[in-house]
Parts: sequence; C-alpha cells; structure tokens
Amino acid sequence: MSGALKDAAIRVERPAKTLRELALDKVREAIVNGYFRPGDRLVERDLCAQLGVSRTVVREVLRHLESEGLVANLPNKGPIVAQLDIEEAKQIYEIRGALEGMAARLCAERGSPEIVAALEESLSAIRNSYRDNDMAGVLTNTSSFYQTLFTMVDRHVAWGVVNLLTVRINHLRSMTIKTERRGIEGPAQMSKIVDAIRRGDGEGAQQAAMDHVAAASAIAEAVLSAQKPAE
Amino acid sequence: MSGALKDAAIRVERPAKTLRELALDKVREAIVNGYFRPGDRLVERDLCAQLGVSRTVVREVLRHLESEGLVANLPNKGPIVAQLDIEEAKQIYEIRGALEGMAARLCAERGSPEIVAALEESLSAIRNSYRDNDMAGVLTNTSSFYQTLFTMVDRHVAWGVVNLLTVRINHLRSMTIKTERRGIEGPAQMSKIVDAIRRGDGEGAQQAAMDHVAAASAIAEAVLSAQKPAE
DNA sequence: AATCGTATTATGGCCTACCAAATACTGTAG
DNA sequence: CTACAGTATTTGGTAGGCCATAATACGATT
Repeated sequence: MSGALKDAAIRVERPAKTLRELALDKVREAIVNGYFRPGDRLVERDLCAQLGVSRTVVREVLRHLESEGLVANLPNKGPIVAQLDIEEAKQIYEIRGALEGMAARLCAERGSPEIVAALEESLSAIRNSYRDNDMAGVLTNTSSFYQTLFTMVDRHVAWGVVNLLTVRINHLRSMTIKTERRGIEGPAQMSKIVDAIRRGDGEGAQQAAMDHVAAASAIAEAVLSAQKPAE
Repeated sequence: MSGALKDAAIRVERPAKTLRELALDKVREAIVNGYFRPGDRLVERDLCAQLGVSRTVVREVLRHLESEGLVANLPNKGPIVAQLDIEEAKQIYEIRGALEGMAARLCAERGSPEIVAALEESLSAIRNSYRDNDMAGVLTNTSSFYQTLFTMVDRHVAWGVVNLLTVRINHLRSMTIKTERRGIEGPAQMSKIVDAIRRGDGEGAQQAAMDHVAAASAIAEAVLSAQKPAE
C-alpha cells in the first residue's frame, strides 16, 4: 500500500513470496475454483500433506481465509469452506453497486480521456474473451475493468474492499457470465458506464454501474435459487 | 456472520472463546487505544511473553490483524503497527459515507416506526454521553446508532465492512469527537438523518448520512495534518 | 583514521513433536 | 435394539529447535 514509488522502477522484482503466501494463494484458488466445495471440511493435517507444508503454515493460512470470509470455523470441529447463502450474496452485490457506482461517478467527474481509453481497452478485451468463449478471460478482464475504475481515481481502499467481497462470490460470477445473453448484455451495460464517463455525466455513470451490478445480482439470485433445491 | 439466528435467544452465551480470540482482542485493543503506537514493531517473542501464549497463537493473531489492516508486515523485518496516512483515512470515510448513506436510504424507504425509535434512543444516549463528557460512551453509542441503521434493514455484511474499516481510524474518531462544537453539530447532523427517515425521505436520509461522515472526515483531515508536522 | 570484511545478535519463517480436550465412531454387553 | 465404554480423529495449544536474513558491532588492513 505505502512505500517509495519512485524506487519501484529500479527495485529488483524479487518473488520473495513466503511459503505462507504461496500456500494461501493455492488454497484460496482451490476454494474459489471449486476444488474444495462449500461445506467441505478443511482438515489441517490433510492440507499439510496436500500442500507439503507444516501445520504452522496451514493454520495461519486458514486463519487468514477465515478473516476473508472464505472459510468458517466451527468451534471444536474445525474449519470448513464457507457456504454463501443467497441473502449474503445479494448484500455483497449491493455493496459492490454502491462502491462501483461511487467510483464511476468520480471517474466521470474527473473527465480524463485516459480513463475512458483504459476502460475501453478492458471492455474490448472482455468482448474478445466472450467471442472466444474464454470464460476465465472474461472474469479477469472484468476485474481489470473495475480495477481501472477504482485506481484511476486513486480509490485503492475501496478497490480492496470490493476485491475482498468478490472472492466470496466468485463461483457465482463464473455462473452468471455463462448465462444466455450475458455475453451481449454485460458488455452493453458496461459500455453505458463508459459513455456516461465520457460525457462527464457523474449521475449517469453511477446509475449505469449500479444497474450493471443489479443485473448480475438478479442473475445470481436466479442461479442460486435454482440450484439450491437440487442439492 | 452466518448461523441459525433463531437459536441465538436460547443459546447459552458460552465464553468458549479460544485463547486465540482472546489474544486477538487484547492486541487489537492495545493497538486501537494506543498502547502500541503506529510504527511500533511487534516482536513475536515479546508478544508471547506479554500475552503469556505461544508463538503459534501470536502468529495467527498477527496474521489476522494484518488482514484487518491494523498491522503491516515488512518483508524480512516483521510486523509493525500500521501507519494510516491521511489519504487512506479520507478514503475510509468516503466508503463509510457511501455505505451509511445506502443504509439510511433503505431505512427511510422501509418506513418502520421501530427503526426511528431505536435510532432516537441511540441518539439520546449520545447526547447524554456528550453532556457527561464520557467520550468512550460517545464512541460506543455512535457505533450502535450506525449498527442500528444497518441491522434494522438486515445489512449485516455492510455493517461488517464498516466495522472493519472503522477500527483502522478509531483513534481519529476519538480525536474528532473531542473537537470544539462537535458535541453540538454531530448529534444535530445525526438528527437530520433520523428526521429524513421518519419522513420516509430516502434521498434526504442518504444525503444527511453522507454529510455527517463528510463533516467527520474534514475534521479528521484537519486533525491529522495539524499533527503530522509536529512529530 | 577510514574502510572493508567478519562475527554476533535479533528476528522472522518454518518445522517437528507433543499433549489435552472435544467429537465422532465402533463394537460389545445387557 | 439400545446403552455404554472404549478408541480414533482432530482441533487448540505448547515447547523448542533449525535456518536465513538483516543489522550491528568489532576487528583487521591499508
């Protein structure tokens, strides 16, 4: 977060990731992309074996994921992959709407052409990913679209919050984007955001961003309630 | 966060807090109320001695606080108490404005008299605390005012986010409320929120909530920039 | 005396091993 | 078939040790 930015150019890029961080990423990955399913128990010693690290590391990783909301800890029973209920998911989408709306408004009010250019680049990357049926790419590029929205107006904290919340609904995201017509409507809605920003229309940008999230939320709700009874 | 709410009434309030949780609260407390100052190093083995727990527990606690943003981890140097720069504080206030504004609007749109009653109770508690010069009470009751705002419309996730962010600026909060005239203006602004909610004026409630946070932010900024050069 | 290596220390990162207590499982006696 | 005792599993927590790195102190060399 903080630090001397001017040194960044010369600083040797050391991948000095600690074992802990590597393990954290691995487990988070495993949860996010469904290798561990919601409700699965995460037995410490099993994880040790699978990751090839000690309990110390595994425990710290579990603690971290717990505070991220990705794992829940049943007292005396141990950690499980957090289930996300429909109510919580809706709230997360709502928060994203509020924050992304705020960011979009700020972008519009700044009125800088670079922002528009950067957003359009992300947007066309999304369209390409849809065309190539590259769903992982859609997710990545959608993230970078929103990251641009936040970081271009220096809202790193808000971006962090959105990011944190997003991992919890990640598998929902990957289901919503596969929905019929989402490949058309999604980019169209995002395009409206960009248009409003280009016009310098803060109110419109905010509304467009909120609409986009609301649409995603509606799809997610439909997907979730259609799938819950099946299990 | 999740869990069977209907059992909550009967469940015996077990203090079955794990040692880890106790230690976590202690250290967080210590940071929030200034026993550990920003920039202070948090040496694992020292903390073990002070808390009377093992390194495992201390490390898990540090990890947790790190993900809360209260502790920063310098590579190869270890954890320190996070410094909050003015820019970050402003962003936190801004996010609170967005979320509390959202909650206020929802409260207004719901139009339930119980909400108004609960808010007024908190508000008068705040006034009493100010009158008695009980600053800790002001903080507590202000928190519960906002908690009401969020939980009366079942926005537990958003409340969690606000709470998480708030601990990071806690000492700022305790400085802003001591400011001249804050004892008058603060409650007056919050009263406007309640009034708008009573009228069912969503837009007004949102605006009033955002104004209140904005005022706090302005004071915090003044306090911070007045204090930074002094150090 | 200034500088350049070299020990020492402090500390984090990581590991193994151990114990106690709670929980889940299992097999047997009545 | 049930009740109960015993056993395995697993978490929560402790103890202590090893290694790598960074900083500091110290000594040697020019």
